[in-house]
Amino acid sequence: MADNPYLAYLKSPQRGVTSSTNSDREPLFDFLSRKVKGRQVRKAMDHQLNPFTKQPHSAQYRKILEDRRVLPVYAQMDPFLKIFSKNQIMIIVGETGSGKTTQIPQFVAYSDLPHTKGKIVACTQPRRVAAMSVARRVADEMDVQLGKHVGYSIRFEDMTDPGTTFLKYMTDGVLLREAMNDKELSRYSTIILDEAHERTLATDILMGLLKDLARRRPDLKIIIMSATLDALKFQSYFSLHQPGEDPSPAPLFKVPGRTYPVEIFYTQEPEPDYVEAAIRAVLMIHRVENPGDVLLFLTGEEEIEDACRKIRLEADDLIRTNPSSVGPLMCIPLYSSLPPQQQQRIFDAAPKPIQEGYPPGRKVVVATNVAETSLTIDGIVYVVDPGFSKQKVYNPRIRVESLIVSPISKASAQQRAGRAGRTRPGKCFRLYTENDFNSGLDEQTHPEILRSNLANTVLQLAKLGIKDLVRFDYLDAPAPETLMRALELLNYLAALNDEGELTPLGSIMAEFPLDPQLAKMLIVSPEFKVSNEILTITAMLSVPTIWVRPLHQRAAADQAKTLLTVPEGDHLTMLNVYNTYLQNKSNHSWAWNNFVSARALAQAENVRAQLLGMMERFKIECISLEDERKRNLGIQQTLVRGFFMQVAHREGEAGTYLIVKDSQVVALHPSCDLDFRPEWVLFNEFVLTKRPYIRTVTAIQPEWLLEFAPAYFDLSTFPDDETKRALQRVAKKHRNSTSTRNESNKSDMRTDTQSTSAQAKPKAPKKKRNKKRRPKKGGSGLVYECTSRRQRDKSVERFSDYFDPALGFTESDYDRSD
DNA sequence: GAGCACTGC
Repeated sequence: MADNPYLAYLKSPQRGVTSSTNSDREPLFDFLSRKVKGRQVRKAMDHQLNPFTKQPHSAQYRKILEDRRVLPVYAQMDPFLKIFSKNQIMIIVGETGSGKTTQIPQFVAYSDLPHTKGKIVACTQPRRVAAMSVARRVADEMDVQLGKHVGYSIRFEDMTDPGTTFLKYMTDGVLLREAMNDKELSRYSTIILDEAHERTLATDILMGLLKDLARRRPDLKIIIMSATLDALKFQSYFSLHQPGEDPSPAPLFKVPGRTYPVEIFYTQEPEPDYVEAAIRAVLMIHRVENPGDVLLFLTGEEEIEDACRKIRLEADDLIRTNPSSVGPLMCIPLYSSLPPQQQQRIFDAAPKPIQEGYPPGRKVVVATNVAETSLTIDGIVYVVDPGFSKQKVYNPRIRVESLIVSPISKASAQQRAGRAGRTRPGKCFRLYTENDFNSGLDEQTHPEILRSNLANTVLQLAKLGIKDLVRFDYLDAPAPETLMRALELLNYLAALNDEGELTPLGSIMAEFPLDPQLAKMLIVSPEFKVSNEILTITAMLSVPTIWVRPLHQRAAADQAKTLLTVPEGDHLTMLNVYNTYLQNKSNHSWAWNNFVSARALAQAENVRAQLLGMMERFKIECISLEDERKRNLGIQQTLVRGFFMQVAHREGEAGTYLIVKDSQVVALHPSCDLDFRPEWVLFNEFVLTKRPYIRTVTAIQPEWLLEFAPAYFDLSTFPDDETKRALQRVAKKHRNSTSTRNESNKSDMRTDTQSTSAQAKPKAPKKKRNKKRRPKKGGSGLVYECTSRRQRDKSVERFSDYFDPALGFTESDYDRSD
């Protein structure tokens, strides 16, 4: 640090003494960290030299600076710097177009002078594209090379230069991951959480961490930036506690937006069929409104494709019956599972008139919620908002996340309407009554933390050193059962011990960017010598579906899939698809010819490489078994090690299944390729659509359940049904043959366990284990599961303080049916 | 015999 010219300068006795020669050479001449005034910043911005590179400013810099000067936030530089100087935490509210995302971090950099302290100013974004594109823009604005002084960091891509980068845009998830290994976030001088109103899981957890960290690190400044006016909530959450005084809310800084007015129209009566009403609204706009493109919000792919078809038909009809009254209409679907090339079509220009002098054409984009936050379409003048979207909900009782079409919030409706006023004044047609808007809609969309399975989050919190997960200072606390379910799962996976503390295994699991079940499975996979294969399967399960099934080629697609299918189950089929893809990599049409998504496979390759790097870091061997039969068996057994809580048993001959321990009746999803119906199956996913289905399914042997997860498969905790009786029969047989089988197993599959799980091996359990469990052979992953009933029940009692009787949550939900 | 709103590590 001694050779840092800025630091030397700040320490020099002449500091602050004005001298024209000094300030000519040094744009930040009289700057005092965090006491900088707007006048000083503006002068530095106008300086001939770039203060960060010492190079003369380019012509492009000056041109961009002119654009920046008209941003609403630019005019507020002085008050912003004043509040920033005086406070550790502040809240900023700025509507779209205020320029807060690009300008505030730069203002902070000029005041904080992170480069003089070897620190970084961080600005988080919920989405990767935003982090990348904003960083690129800001690098241009500051006249520096992207990845040098200004950079970004997202999964798979760290575009920063350690030691040089002092302004870093990043996804909220990346910052959360950094916090796991540096709890003080010591490299940052200021952390800005942008788009906080979106309330992503990562942002919510970060807010809790930062609130706590602010007390321990008085030198850390925190800025929460939000678009909507729920700022009051942030203000009181981050209120300041001075000793002996009442808490005062964190200071609020408001920036006006820069959008055009949007006129709102409501229906007189509620619409019984919103899709039909939406189509009518679009055609009405097309017939009677001035030129300008239309954006219609619907909920999903099927609905969108259907609506597009109908709109096109009707529009063709209109132009055929009266060609001079309306122009041609172009209808474009938009949802995220569309290939990027087709998504690009939303930027196409509206069609030209069919002949000169005839009405101009119009573009209609029919989109999901992607168009609400992620993608901005220029030129939209009319928005049609039926008021619904698909939202994730989590039901902890049945441990299932599902997508439900639900009414949107007021904030969401306002966001949608705003999309009509980006380039000129617009109109928004809401297909619900004004009364419904005022009294029927929630103010804000429920934050993600209230709608998600929190297994992953709880593991991360444990890794972050949060001792009491239930009393963590959440902005919105999740339902107690949701936390219970997460704790329960992590305990069964041996990531948390019975005291709810992180085990060494859990500590490694938390490092992997995977669901806990997948992380567990991957970490123990060398014990079965199939880690190479499990790695591939894990990567394949982490990307969107690889199967492509075009509407008009369904039979061909299904036939192609049959050729890739492995009879034992979908997991092995995925492995086969990946390997076949690698073998045919030189053939660029292979994916297309075989109806699989090249994009998803490339993503899987990427994920696989990242996970392989992490396995190396934790010295988890990547190995295969030669013999195909043994290999497949090993894979199936390893799957059980992670997913023993997701097992179903066939009921009679009808072909339906019962989820073990839950007694939930399910059917195999039609996409499953098990042509025989195995008695016992393990599934990756439970989906609740028209009926309950299990998806991505593999046949297993019931003995494995008793062997690998004895705590979970303690039959005395099971409901009295056919599944229990079947397991009892298996257990009896199992006991009779245990001694001989164990011997052969040891020599067959488990020879190298010591080396692979040396780091993951937890301390030996304190209490005596039940007899039926495997003997305490060193290194066996089984020790992770060796939790006696008594121990588990004790832990449940600890958690039971947080049950809410009003929710009808009973003891039997927690398998305490003694 | 059916579907994947949207992000993120």
